[in-house]
Amino acid sequence: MADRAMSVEGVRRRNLGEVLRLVHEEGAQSRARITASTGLNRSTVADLVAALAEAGLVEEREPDQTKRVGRPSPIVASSDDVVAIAVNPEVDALEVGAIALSGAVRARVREEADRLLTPEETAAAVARIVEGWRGRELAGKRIVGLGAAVPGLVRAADGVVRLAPHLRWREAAVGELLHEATGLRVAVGNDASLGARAEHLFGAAEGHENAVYLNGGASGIGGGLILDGRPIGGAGGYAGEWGQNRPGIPDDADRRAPDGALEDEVSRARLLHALGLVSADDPTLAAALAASTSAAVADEVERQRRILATALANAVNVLNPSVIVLGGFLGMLVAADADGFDAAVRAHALSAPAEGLVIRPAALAEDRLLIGAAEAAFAPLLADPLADPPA
Amino acid sequence: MADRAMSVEGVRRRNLGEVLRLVHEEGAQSRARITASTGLNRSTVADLVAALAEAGLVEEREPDQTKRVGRPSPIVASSDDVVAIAVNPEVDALEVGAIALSGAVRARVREEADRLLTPEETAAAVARIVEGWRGRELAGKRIVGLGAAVPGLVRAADGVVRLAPHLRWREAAVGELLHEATGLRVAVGNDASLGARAEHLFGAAEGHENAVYLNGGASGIGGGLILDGRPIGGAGGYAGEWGQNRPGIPDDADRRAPDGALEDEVSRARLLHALGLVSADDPTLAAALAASTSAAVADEVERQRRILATALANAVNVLNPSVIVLGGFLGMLVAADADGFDAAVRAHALSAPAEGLVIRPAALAEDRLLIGAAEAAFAPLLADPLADPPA
DNA sequence: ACGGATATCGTGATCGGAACGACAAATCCG
DNA sequence: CGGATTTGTCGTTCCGATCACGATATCCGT
Repeated sequence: MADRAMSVEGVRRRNLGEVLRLVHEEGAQSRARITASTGLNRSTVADLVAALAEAGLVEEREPDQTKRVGRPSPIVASSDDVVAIAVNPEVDALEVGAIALSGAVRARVREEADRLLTPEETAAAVARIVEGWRGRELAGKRIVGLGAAVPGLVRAADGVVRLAPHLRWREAAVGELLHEATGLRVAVGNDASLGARAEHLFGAAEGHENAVYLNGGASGIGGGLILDGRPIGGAGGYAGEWGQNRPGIPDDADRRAPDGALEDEVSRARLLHALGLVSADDPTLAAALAASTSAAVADEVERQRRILATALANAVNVLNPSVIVLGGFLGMLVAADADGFDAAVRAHALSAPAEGLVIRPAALAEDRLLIGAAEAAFAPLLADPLADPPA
Repeated sequence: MADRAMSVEGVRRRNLGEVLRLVHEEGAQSRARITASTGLNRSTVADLVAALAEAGLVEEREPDQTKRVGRPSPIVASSDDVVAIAVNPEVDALEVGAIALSGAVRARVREEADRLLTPEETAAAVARIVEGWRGRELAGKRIVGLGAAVPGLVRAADGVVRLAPHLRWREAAVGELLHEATGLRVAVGNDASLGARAEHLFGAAEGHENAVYLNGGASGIGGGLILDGRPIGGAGGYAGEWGQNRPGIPDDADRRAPDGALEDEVSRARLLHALGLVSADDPTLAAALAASTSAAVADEVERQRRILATALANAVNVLNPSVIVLGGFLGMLVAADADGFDAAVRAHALSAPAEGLVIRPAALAEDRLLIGAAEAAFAPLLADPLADPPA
């Protein structure tokens, strides 16, 4: 019922987590700065840092050369030797990475596949890759967990993928399979939700407590939500499925699919079709869009922008975010005329919730999902750094 | 930056608040039950309860007659003598109440007005009413704060009403005015957001951590959001403005207002018009709807239900709530055929986020806004019960 | 070059709050 | 009436945060 009550030991857990989170998310910094940020006592911070260093989670370095008065404060950096495995199964490939607590990508592999992998095959492949790393790239490293970013509906609580249409996965206990294959603690999440988390921590939504993230890919539109500084999952962890929403389309002439969802109207495929392309990766698509002089293409872009702007205005009214981050082809739609798009969103939103709103393209590139997945894997460690000993 | 770090005293504050919150929200209960709910030690709970009793915030009663073995545990009840003032300015009246921590309504007054009151006049009237109560109904009571539920856009941080069209208030420092007039600590919030809070704590969304609340009134549609058990305000506290959203209207024949907002299409006024009524209060409207045999009325109800169902399905996809609570005439729209409406929402939502979803009418009657406003006023007390002494 | 000012760190004493153990009290049951 | 059960109470223990003091390192003006 109430996990909100605290014990004295709980304080230590929480403060250890807070210090670790600080150096993890905001980079190496002096003890003095940690003291200021946390509001804790100097000696307390010293003690906490010592405990984290003892556990191998952070390292203390000699102070940097500063031009400032006073005794220099040692720099605390999150460890390079503590890593999380990040997994991202895609339609045509399986991507696996090893990301250190410091943020460094220690290893990374993308295995192309000519057919869809089953959840079981995916788990086996991940286990094989991680096992290969253990003796080499990750020798001597401590692997604290595994995070998987899956394009589909994921029940975050137990890592069951309810439905991932493009992978043809259905009611797949991916979390359990990965755990059994690797022995690691596993967190599974929706790809867009984890992307939102990554953009919030290190990308375009950094520093914003209330962010809406929408990503447009070949398979549709997914999204993630950060409210009050926390990732929002909803009751089952399925939140963020903007793509299947029925969009408000003020002018019926803009409608292409009868009773269509947002991702039927605002779609990468329609853009490609207007451009006369069959398929293209994101850079190619962006270049083609920028180069196009066709009126039909311009019309299609404008049409999609109108519908997207209305959908975002609805989100602004309801959620009052301080930033909207757009990834994939949604970022391209906006880029053509960012100010015009901004104005279009504001035109359909109430003025107060739109105050101070910024709309910007996603900042993290192809690392986004791996970072988000790794963050999900790091979460238990940050919540209770000394819970599981260095094995 | 990081208010997340805790000190040892913070533990006490938090645990005191947790115990007080428990008896406030879940009613009088035995110490034993508090011990079980919080996970704290028996002696700790005894100590906390004693501190709260000392401050006059709770009272200990003789144990109830139980049929169980073992020593009976004393009942802890939140005090009747600690009250908050709740204010709800409406178009045609000013409603003020005094609600005790125990939930009891100690006093209540509704002053009809034949014209709109300015913020200054409202503050003066509230001060006059509260002053009148001080010697009588509230003699010997401790007033811990004042909460105001305003129908409009409210910046929660400082209590400035940015825009309340129906009251004709604009950029009004209502929080400041009320504080100066009464000397009380003031919290101002949007009426629907506070209604959501009330329904979450004591009404139809009780026990749900993720709730969407929509209220339909004469002035439009407002809403509130509870996610992860917490009221969601967004960056400026304006979140929840569903009424101004552009709704998805699959069949253009259903559209009545070109480029209209949700509250232009799903509207109390249109219902009244279809019924041939000029004005009516909610019970009258409900009765008229139930009694009507007109096909035109049925068509209009069905049309509004279709649009509302689509809007709610979007909310389900994006927020994955476990309950949707509908107040005002929205509740009536659903009541006609609750199962059919449920099915309509599910038809347009993804199946996973709609699992376990319940859609129900609001449970609290005319007390809803006063309770919500009082809760807002109680919030600081619950966060730190012993912060401000009994004066 | 040197001492004072400034700022930080380390250490040991102290404080505060929750947990724990032992015992007493209150109730039910046979 | 005595055993079983549950809970309150009191004293003690444990542990983390804080405070105060001295030590240390850098900067800056003379």
